[in-house]
Amino acid sequence: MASEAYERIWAVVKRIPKGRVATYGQVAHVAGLGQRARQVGYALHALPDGTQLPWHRVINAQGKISLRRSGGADEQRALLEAEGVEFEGERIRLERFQWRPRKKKKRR
DNA sequence: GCGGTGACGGTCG
DNA sequence: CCGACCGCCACCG
Repeated sequence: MASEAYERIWAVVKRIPKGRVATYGQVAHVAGLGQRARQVGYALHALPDGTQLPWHRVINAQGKISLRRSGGADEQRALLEAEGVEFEGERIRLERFQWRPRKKKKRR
């Protein structure tokens, strides 16, 4: 059993649409954790392997993949590109692919 | 119970 | 644009 906060974070991550990404801080805010982006990182790190949770759609505010463990970042990038997310070098084009939960209408 | 650490973020230089 | 510092707070030894 995980803490309620963890389940909350996971619930938010599940809401991220395919082909979109969200930052840790954004997830933290939507989950009602305030600016505690680090806890989001912990929550995702605590995920079991083979989870159906789209953890790969969560990146840091710089648009980069923060995984410490080698191999994971490469894996995550591959998953994102498979969904149509474009990278700009090591960074994702946040201005185009960042998820916007019921905020202003996305002009496109 | 204390202290170091961290899948982060924002600010400063 | 990039690196360094500090702040936040849960997890672990």
